[in-house]
Amino acid sequence: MITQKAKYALRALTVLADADADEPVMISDIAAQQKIPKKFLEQILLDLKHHGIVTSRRGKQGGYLLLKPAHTITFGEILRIIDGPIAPLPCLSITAYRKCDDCDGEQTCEIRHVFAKVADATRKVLFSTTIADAVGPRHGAEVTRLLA
Amino acid sequence: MITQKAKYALRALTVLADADADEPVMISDIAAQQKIPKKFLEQILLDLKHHGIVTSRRGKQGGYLLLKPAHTITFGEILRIIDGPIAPLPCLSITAYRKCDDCDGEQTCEIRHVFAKVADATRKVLFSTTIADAVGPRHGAEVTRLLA
DNA sequence: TTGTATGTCTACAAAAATAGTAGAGTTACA
DNA sequence: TGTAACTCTACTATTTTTGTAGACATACAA
Repeated sequence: MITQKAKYALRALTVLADADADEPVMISDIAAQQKIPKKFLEQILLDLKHHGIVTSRRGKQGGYLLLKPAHTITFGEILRIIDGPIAPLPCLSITAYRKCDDCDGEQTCEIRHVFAKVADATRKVLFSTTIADAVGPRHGAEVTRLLA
Repeated sequence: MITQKAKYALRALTVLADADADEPVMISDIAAQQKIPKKFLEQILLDLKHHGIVTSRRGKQGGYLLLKPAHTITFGEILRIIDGPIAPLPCLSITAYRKCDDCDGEQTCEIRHVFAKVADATRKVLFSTTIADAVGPRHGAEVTRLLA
């Protein structure tokens, strides 16, 4: 299961993707529109900002904006920032590898083999799907692909 | 990430699959062989017993045995028992479906679409791989396939 | 230049999940 | 009848999740 926080992050990004590229969207608006606790969303967006996904303007007329086009932001990227490793085992993580202390010999660990397949399959989906794909039929890569 | 408990369960089952089909294996032996805390393993095996995966004999010469052939026990089946739903969202779970209270309209929820693909991909792997596949090159379905 | 609307940052806290431990009980065999 | 095994329930420490609280910084506008 992904966390509630990750779901909030993805939904918030779709709101930003849906807005005009130069029009900041206020935290309160995103929170209201997606039914996300406002103070919680603040933290999430700040985190995304620190990771270079979004940017913000302060003061009146302030708010958040995407820092790069929606079709270049993948689900996998966001999940890694918010929830941590995609891999089902620490010893299979690309970004946070850690040796399993109980299994000796990664080449021969059959459980690892199986979950390596799982990790590959989920990565394939998560890193080939973008926020643009999630924003509906009127923007982004999905449409591009359909028209191609 | 799968839990430590699930990893213990899978490892314990491979030990049983490796043993003679009529020779009970003691909890202590499994625990020692796989470096699993004994009292924790007791709970895990009991849980698997209650779910019809293994059976046991009490008293001297007692221990645990598989209740069905190793090549009929899938990884997915075990993960469901120990860790709960495979699906990354409650609204995608087959065994524990629960409506997302924030998303209105499952047909139109694009986040759901994406994670439905993830769920399908992981299920495909987890329910096509069995304990026999994990027990090494000398038993079960893997060998059968290689020889075919 | 001051008020107010916005984002920023850190700390705290309640609830749930995880990873065990403890110990009394039950059963089967010798 | 003793003892070696499994059975069951309860408890606990730690970590993660899901927030809340509040002081602070900044930008615009009157």
